[in-house]
Amino acid sequence: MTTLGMRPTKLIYVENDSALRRILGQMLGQSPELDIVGSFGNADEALDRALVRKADVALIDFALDQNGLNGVELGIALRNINEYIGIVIYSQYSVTQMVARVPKDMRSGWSFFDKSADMDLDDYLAVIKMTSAGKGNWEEVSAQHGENVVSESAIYFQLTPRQRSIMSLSAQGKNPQDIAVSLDLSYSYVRKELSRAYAVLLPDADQSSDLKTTAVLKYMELMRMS
Amino acid sequence: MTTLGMRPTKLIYVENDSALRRILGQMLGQSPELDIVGSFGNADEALDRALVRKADVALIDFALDQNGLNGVELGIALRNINEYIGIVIYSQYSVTQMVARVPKDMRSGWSFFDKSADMDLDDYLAVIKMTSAGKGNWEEVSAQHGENVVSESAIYFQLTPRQRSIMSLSAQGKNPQDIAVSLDLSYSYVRKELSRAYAVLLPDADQSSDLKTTAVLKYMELMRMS
DNA sequence: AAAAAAAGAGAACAGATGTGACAGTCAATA
DNA sequence: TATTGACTGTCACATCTGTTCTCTTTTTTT
Repeated sequence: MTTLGMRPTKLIYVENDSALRRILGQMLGQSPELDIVGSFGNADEALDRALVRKADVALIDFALDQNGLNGVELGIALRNINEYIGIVIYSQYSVTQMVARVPKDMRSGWSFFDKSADMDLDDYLAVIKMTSAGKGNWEEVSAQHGENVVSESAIYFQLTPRQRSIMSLSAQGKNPQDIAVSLDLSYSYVRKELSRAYAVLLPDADQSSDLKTTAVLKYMELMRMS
Repeated sequence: MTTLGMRPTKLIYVENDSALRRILGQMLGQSPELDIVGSFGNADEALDRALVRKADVALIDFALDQNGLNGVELGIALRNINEYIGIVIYSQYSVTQMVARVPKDMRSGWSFFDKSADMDLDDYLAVIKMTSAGKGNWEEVSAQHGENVVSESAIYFQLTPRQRSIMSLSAQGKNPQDIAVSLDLSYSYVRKELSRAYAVLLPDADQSSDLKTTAVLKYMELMRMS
């Protein structure tokens, strides 16, 4: 039941799990309404300016490479290249927390949903089509946010991007001096950001715990690194 | 082909992975030559003095509960209860390193083998029977030890039991003060032992790394905690 | 354009950490 | 028997951390 006379929606797909990328990519590609113009495993590859400018919508996994951009950050970067591109983010994390990370002037044409939610292929297609037409589900998701208990995974989104890169290096066993050099920041600033990150990761730490180790373990748990 | 007139060998089996314990336990139990008189998930349960005194041999997984005895330590404890009991240790770790941990006056009647080695049920039975008869494979395993490159997992055995308990608590995010209280040691001694453990775990750490975090990560890797 | 909010730097301070020097204990060994 | 070697333990010192305060510079919002 193809819609004659309508050109297919041009989709860029970014997912770092290669198995899922192949399977879901294949399924989406079968739809005559979609034309997958790019399929990538990380943010850097996806930032192909020419390609991004002619795409209608991007479907992005939130959890991309540890040390690169996350899905929301990539979405923002894509928007800066093509201000009309629709952005669909899906994730294992609770999605309600991500919404706040999108700049206010950029929020239309964004959609979010949980990987775990039981969506079938038609639902994927519907969300993609709607978003490419500029109709995101931002308002709905944001509305759910209201009275929600702040979930564990929300902690991740309370960390600023800076804090995340600093924690990431810290979780690799680098000391603050080295982190400062790596990120071209001052030593004192790194220590202060670490301190703030600890406060976010461990809102109710007791005195008997070693802040640094506990925070690194918590961060790794959030990252599912281990 | 049962051997009439010979009583079955009385086996105590200690394995903390309950799935493996059930399966292997079942298979071993089918042999008429074996009588499984006890099957336990941790060291504490296995230390039943009456039972240990009437057993002929114990089959023990090296990696038991994090905070309790390991397999070799449990074997030693069993021997102190019953000086004739045979001890068979199996492990995912390279087994050659464990041998040195058995006190010299206690080394006959000990056998060691890798879980990964492709042994079939008859091999298990043979090792168990030999060991219960006082003939361990200690000498053979020890001989392999000679020119061996010291493997990664060997690092674990270079840590003293004290250092292991201290590192275990440290890897749970406890600070030195708290560890000192938990183990009833002085604060300064705990810090000294941490320092010595770092030297073992990270023989060639550079200055740009955070010793504590790196050591904890290494220890967790050795423990397969994650 | 003004106001408000982040991002970043620096200094300072109490407390925690890592390590070298040194000494005691205890079992194995020559 | 004396000696070695592996653990266990203490102390002192230099360095590192976690925080708080203050100030400057960008960004964002109004």
